[in-house]
Amino acid sequence: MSVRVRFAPSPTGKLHLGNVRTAIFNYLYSKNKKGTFILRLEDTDAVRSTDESIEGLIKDLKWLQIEWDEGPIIGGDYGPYRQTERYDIYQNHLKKLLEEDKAYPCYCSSQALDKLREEARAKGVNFIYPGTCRRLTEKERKEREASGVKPSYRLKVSPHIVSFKDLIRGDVSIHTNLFGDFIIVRQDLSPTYNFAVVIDDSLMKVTDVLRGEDHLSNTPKQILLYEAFGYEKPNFGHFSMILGPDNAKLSKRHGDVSVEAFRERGFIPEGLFNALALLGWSDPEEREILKKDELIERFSLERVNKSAAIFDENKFRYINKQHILCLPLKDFANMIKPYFVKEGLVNESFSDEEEEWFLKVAEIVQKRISLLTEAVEQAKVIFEFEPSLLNDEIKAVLQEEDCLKVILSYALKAEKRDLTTRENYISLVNEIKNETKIKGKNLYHPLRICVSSSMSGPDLDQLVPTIEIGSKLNLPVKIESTSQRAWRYIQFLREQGYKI
RNA sequence: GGCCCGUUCGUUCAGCGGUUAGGACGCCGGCCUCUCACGCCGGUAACACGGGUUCGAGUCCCGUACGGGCUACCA
Repeated sequence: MSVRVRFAPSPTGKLHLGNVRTAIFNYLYSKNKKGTFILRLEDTDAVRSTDESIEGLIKDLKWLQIEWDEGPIIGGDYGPYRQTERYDIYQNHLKKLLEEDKAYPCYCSSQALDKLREEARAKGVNFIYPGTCRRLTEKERKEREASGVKPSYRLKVSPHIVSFKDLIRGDVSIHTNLFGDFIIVRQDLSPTYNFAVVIDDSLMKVTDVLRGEDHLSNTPKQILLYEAFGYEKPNFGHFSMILGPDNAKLSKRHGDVSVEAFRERGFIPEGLFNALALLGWSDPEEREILKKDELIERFSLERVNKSAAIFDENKFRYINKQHILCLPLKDFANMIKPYFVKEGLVNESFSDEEEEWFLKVAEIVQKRISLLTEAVEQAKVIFEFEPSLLNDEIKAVLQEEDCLKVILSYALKAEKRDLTTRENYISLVNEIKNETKIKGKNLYHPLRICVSSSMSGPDLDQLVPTIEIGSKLNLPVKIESTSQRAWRYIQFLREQGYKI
């Protein structure tokens, strides 16, 4: 039989790393098995569910390229895929259980229940519903009904141990005394989580229920429900939690851990997807940088780890960097462009020349960043030049006797040259080298300083032509050519009392 | 409190009865180089503890400790 899995988030906020990792595992598992990946919205919590969350959720999944085969927007044969649109189905199921005497109405007020709960806690024992309404006679039931009390509905649960084989954790056994007769339908006739999940998973023919460990103790309740309905049980598998640095379940307390936040921080979909997949799963050959198709091909539940994992920022950045490196230059350029537009450094729409030039900028930046948001910072040297930024390192270079000679020579020669190609730049440097007999660090350090006012940055033979081409373009912020920069540097040095 | 699950370098993932306990990130050192970065080479560092089982245990069993999850008319 073909595998069918689902990702069933409740749209009560932003999609966060823990949830999306569950989505990724489900997705990888289903695609590996050539099965079906279903998206279902568990929006029965009327108070907390919002349309905004649904939109965000869909946007995030699409961004990560986790596409669903059945679900909202695209539909499918087992819809609807929003629980709030399935209430009649739940009502029918409740009716059936009532008729078969497997469930019963409970008229106890929540206040009374709260009191019992408190008492149980005071005595240090686990609270379970005492079954008051289970033993009501038909007459008593009628009386309560007549008095206008709206009941909730509970499942009849007998005391016994429920066991199941978890796909990830192996044999798990839990005693039903842990929860007793639990509520399946609320007073307002809305289904509770466990009730709706079982009905939906059955009707949607889900074969494997794969979710977070926080649902492990719900599983016996759900098994009881499958048995009550006479439905075939799916396989269950529970992934370990993702923890924050303090060892607690990853949450808002650890900063914004939403997918949206990671997107805004400059992660690319391939990188985040890969990093998340590696949190709790490992490749048989211990490869770490994997594309989506490779992950699909290599994924298996056998290699999913049982123990919780602490989210590690460093590793995520590293993996993201590797994927940035894999990006075709054109795609990468398109990804970083918005950041430059936002800073007012380039125009929103490019001329052909600008386009070609920006590709060079992108090339310089690509191997120097881990996050897209770092692109502008790394390219700053192309756009800005500030002679007055003297640090100790630069001052030390300026003390060298030959330094000023190199700078002056460059300024003189550069203003008459076309330095828009690497070849032209190199031949000019060679000229300086031959005429002044200065070479190595003594040559390159002054050159770097007078064109970039910095001691570090991209290779000069790449940087200088890019600056030169940029200086000839009609950009929002005019780029100063390297000869202008050199002259301005000389000017500055003279003001500082250097003899040049 | 009760129940369930987990525990290998700082972090992450290998290991599925016999290994010098391996890879990756981070960190440190070196090489490359005009600097930084990239890349390459090397180093650092772990089987929570105590009992068993076994010729032999990180690997199997039982305790203890620690961590996490659940304990709702939330999902």
